[in-house]
Amino acid sequence: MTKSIILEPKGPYDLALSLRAIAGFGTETREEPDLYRAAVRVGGKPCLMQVREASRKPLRLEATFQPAQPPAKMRETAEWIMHTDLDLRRFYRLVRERPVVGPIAKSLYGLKAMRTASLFVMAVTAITEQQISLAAAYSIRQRMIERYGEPVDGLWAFPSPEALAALSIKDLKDCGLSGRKAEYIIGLSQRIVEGSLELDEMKSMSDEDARNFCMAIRGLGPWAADYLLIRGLGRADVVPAEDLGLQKLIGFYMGNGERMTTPQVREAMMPLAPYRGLAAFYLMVDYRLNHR
DNA sequence: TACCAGGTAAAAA
DNA sequence: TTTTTACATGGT
Repeated sequence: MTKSIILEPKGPYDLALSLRAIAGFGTETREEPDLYRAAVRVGGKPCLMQVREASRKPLRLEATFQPAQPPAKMRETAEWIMHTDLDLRRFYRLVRERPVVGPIAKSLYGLKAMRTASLFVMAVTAITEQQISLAAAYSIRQRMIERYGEPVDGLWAFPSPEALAALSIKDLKDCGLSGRKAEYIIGLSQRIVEGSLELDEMKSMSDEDARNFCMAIRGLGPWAADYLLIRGLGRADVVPAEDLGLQKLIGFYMGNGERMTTPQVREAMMPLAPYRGLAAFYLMVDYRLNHR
């Protein structure tokens, strides 16, 4: 069985830039200058996915899976993660004449955000990141991953819903989570395992419906819903306006430098519809690369 | 040492 | 119905 497939992304896509932009973000991924490596699950089984540029003009990406998976599964997984269906040209046309975002979009030409392999990963990640600093959340999550995930060639496949559903509150508290968050994560995992919740249903929903779907899940509020929509689903128009980091970011680029309120963020991003979330991502990357 | 950090659900008023 | 509270670790 062949273990590689070729992807043909729509429009511009600078893989090296996109890797640089997210360097140091996650644990299930590792970034080298020209190679994206991620521990993903295909059909529940952990495997290593590696993506590199196969050709320019026309741009083609090669995705390799170890162990090899059915071609249709490899394609579906890689296209989802790499966001090949997103055509940046329409976004660039929209922001070309706009102050701040226009020049930044031009300087980051070809930048895309990778998605997480599964919405479950993103949902659990969002729960861990509630209220406490990203650094604290990272170390808590890392303990959880190394205890209950699976090693994949130097990376860690995120714990499966089955693995987390079987844990006790104490198991997760011992990783550093609050009792409340432990309940959220175990409850979410159990619903997925027993089949009463299918997060992938959101893939075919409107932004609004998907947001409501999220918020109906115990442990996911408005912030987590928006966070999951933009980062997990890759919805280009979604802005987590409740997000502390984003409030500071938008205040820096489009305000007086002070942190904005939630309504202020919403208002400031309004002209960038239907690419508000993508625009915010470009600002975040510009900040990470040029102002830190 | 405090205090804040990319929130949320449940209790109390 | 609206307001207040408890919560975990890491950085400064």
